[in-house]
Order: sequence, then structure tokens, then C-alpha cells
Amino acid sequence: MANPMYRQIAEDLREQIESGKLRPGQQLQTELELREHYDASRNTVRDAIKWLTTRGLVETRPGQGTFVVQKMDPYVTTLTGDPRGPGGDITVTAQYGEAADDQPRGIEQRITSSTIPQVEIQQAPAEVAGPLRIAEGTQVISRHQKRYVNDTPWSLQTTFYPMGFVLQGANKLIEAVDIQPGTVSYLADTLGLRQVAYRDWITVRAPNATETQFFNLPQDGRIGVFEIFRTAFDQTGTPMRLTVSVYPTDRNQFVLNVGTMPDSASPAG
Amino acid sequence: MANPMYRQIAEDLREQIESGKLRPGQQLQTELELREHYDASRNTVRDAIKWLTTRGLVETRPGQGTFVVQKMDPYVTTLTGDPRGPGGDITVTAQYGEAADDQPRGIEQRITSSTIPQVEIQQAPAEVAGPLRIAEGTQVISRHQKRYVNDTPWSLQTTFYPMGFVLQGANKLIEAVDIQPGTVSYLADTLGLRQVAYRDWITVRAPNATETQFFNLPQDGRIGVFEIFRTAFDQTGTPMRLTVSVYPTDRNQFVLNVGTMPDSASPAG
DNA sequence: GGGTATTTGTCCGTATGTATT
DNA sequence: AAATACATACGGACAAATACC
Repeated sequence: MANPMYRQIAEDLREQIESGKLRPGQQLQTELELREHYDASRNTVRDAIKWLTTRGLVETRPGQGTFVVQKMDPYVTTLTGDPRGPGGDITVTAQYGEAADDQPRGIEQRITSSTIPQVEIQQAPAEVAGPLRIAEGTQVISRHQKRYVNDTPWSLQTTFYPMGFVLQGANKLIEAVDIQPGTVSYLADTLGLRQVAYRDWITVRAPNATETQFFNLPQDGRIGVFEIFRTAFDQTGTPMRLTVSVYPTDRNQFVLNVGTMPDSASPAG
Repeated sequence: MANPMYRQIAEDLREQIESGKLRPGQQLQTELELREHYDASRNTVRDAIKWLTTRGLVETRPGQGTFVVQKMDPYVTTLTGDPRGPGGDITVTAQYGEAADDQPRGIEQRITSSTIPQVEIQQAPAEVAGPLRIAEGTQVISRHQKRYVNDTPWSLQTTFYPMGFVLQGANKLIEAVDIQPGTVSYLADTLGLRQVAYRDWITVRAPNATETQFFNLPQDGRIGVFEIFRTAFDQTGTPMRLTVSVYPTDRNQFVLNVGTMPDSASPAG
């Protein structure tokens, strides 16, 4: 057996997909048809389809069939910005197309929105205590939001603040309302904390059940999520917040700029 | 059927793994043993194991058994640096542990090395032509390297330069040798091109066959790879190179700093 | 709403191949 | 060479989701 049969079937279908013979969104033959076509058992055909599914080339819909996946237009987020600005706010633009899209789609109109923050008092786990440089188990304020672009789920975001901020007068932090014009300027006004820098830590991991549901990711967990830890520092060099943002890897990209970029240098080149 | 049996088996094993009852590296019961334990068929047990495999919790070795995966210590790469420096060179440090590691491992000694560049003249595909702002199909120089940390595969890197650089006198670009002390200063010396800024574009995608082999990734493609496009700009704002680096997502993390970081702010906290 | 046909999902048993010890 | 363990492949049965009449 040079190559297992299910692999040969999978490669054959893969070629048809990548050559464009099978177009995005198009339905494949049913398992029974493929079974006849390749003279294999249904389970072997299913193994081939599973192989393609793991690679993100096709998706199966119970009761309907198997379809070539439609690649979404990715959301592009710029991570570098004014360190004194609201670190959570980031721009979303379109990228230049990877392939055969005739119409130049340019910058698409996109509107971001967030849910009302869900506020909790928690004991800081290691991942939170470490960046904030506090002892594990210390109480922290956690403000959690779901974020949408054009009403479709975009990211899950949780920001952690030291509990002391509230005791020192930043009462709004424990209220389940949006803080306008932003927590960065709110903390500057109430506590005199100026955000002068931040550090982003970018990782990829498998999604948990909550994330799988919110982002409508495939059940089998083959699509990972970016997990970005943003630690912001005040003028004394002390961490003042930790924002953890989660984005699916299949439809998000990130850009960072270092140095003085020329004016014309837009991602869309 | 509230939950399919294979899911129940998988969840049970998952709990044992995450609770630490099954330790990293430890061998699970064989399929036949699990078959007896859960009173299911071997195929159903295999479905459960496949579910765990897709999530990166276990790995199977033919002829040996099924094992709880060992999480590698991640490589952490800082993306922000001096925009005038050699953009390809980045530091690698250890992170603070996610969980119960008693010994503070601090900064581990790591040595990076690269293969001799593999040099080619290519016609720029869209992904290269776009960032370099040249027409698709224009000739470019491609310099490809494999990079290692402590002799283990770390990243695959390809840098593209406009063909004109050679015609203007930067002959070394088409030689299959390392350019010392770096191409950035070489281009500054020969062509007067000063790198004043760069932009990184971070994406995640499925690995191709070459990458799967080089990084020794699982065949089923469930582990993605970071693909980072670094476009560097000269003093006139013209793109002078595009470096594409590929890293497996399961053992690489990235850090970026914005603003003036306090001295003590190291990733290891 | 109900019923039926279609399609994928789950589960079983069995046989044989391949890799490792 | 033999034993063990996972990989591939087959065939069959029923369940669940969807679409359509």
C-alpha cells in the first residue's frame, strides 16, 4: 500500500478543489456517489472527507451534504498604535485578495460593537497574576465583553484590573456599564495613571467550548484561536491592566508597524 | 443519545488528562483495553481517540500506543525592535510557566542557526508582488533558509528582493552565501538603502507538505503555522524586501512592545 | 404540521496491513 | 520470528438533521 486509498481519494478531491474544478460553496457528490465513483466503501470515503475537513478544505452539513469551504474575508487588526490611546480599540480593514477576485473590493464598511461588560471579582490565576506582577490569588476586577463586526462574532475580550483601583476611587470599574470615553482616560482622570506603553503577547491555542459556540467554529476543534495578552503600563512602569482577547485564526490577521511608515504604505498596497 | 458515546469516552479521558491523573508523556490504555473498559467497540474508542488527537491532547504511535502529549517549552520571539536593525534577527527567550512547574526555569540557553541560503530567481506571485508594490510576474530574488534553535527546526524563512538591486550592484544577493554582517547593512553600503521601518503581517494557516515534514508536525494538519510577512521600507518609503517566516503555532509565541517600556518589564515578569 | 426521501453521523463486527518492540 | 498495537478497509444497521412535498 504505497498510499492508503482514503488518501488517494482525498488528494483527488483536493486537486479538484485547488484547481477550481470544484468551486467554493459547491456541493460535492454524496458519500454514496463517491463510494461508487471510487469503488470504495462508504467508511473509506468518509475517511477521505474527514482528511479534507481537518485541512479546512470542505465542510459537512448533516442532512445536506459536503461542501467546498468559502474563505471569509479576513478581519485585519493593527496591534501597534498610540501607546497612550485606548489599547482595546483597533481598526479593521480589508486585505488585498489572495487570489482570483476580479472586483477590487477596497476598504469594506465595517461596524464594530460590543456587549455591556460582564463584571466579576476574581482571584487572579497565574496567567493574570504574572503579567500584572501581583501574587497569584490576589483579587482582581474582570470586565468581559463580546465584540462583533457587522453583528457577526469577532472576538471575546476580558480586561483585568488590580482590585486596588476601586478602593482608590475608580468605582466605575466594578459597574457593568461602558466607561466613556474609555477606561484609559477614566483611569488617568481618577487615579492619575497614564498608560505610556503596552506589551502584546500573541499565542495560538485550541478553542474551548464557549469560544467554539460563540464563534461558530467546527466542533472538532481544528481551527485554533489567537489569544493575545495585552499588558499596559503606567508612567511608573507598573502594569495597570491586562486585556486578553481571543480571535479565531481562520478569519483574523494582525498587522504591526515598527518605525516611521511612509504615508502611502497601507496594507492594501 | 444526549451525547455520542465516543464523545463521552473522549470527555472522560480528557478530564483525566487535564486533572493530571494522566500525566504528559504517559501511555493510555490500549484500544482493546479501553474497548473493554467502556464497553464499546474498538472503532468507537478510536473515534474518541481521534477527537482527542484533533485537540492536541494525545498522540498515537503505531506499534507503541497512545500517549498524552508533552507540551514543549514555547519559543518566544519579539517582533518589535530597532527598525534600522536586521529585521530577520529576533531574540528567543523562555516564558513564565503556564502552570505547576516548581522550578523557575528562567532564561534557557538557546542557540539559533541557519542553513546556507537557497537562492532562486522567481516571478513574483501576488502575495509577494503586492507588498513589494511591483507588478505580478516581475522577477524577484528569493533567498530561502531553514532556521534551527538548538538544532531543532524552528522556522522556514524566505526573503524576496527586487531584481533591480542586483543590477544596481548588490551582487551578493544572488550568491548562495550568508551575507555578513547582514543584508540590511549590505544594502545600505552598496545601494544606500536605509531600512527605516517595517510592517509585520501575521496570519495562521494549515501547513503544507514541506512544512509538515520539516517541523515534524502531525500528518493530519491540525496544527497550524504562523506565516509572518515582514515588509521593510527604505528612507523613501519604498518597500525594499519582503521576508516571509513560517513557525508552527504549537511551540511559538510572539511579543511586541509599543511605547517606552519600563526597564524591569521582561516577559518573564 | 406531518410525512417522506435524502444525506450525514454514530456504532458495530470483522479482517488484514504495517510499525514497533 | 513472534507478539503487540495502531492503521486501513469492508459491510451493515440505525439515528439525526435537513429539505421538500
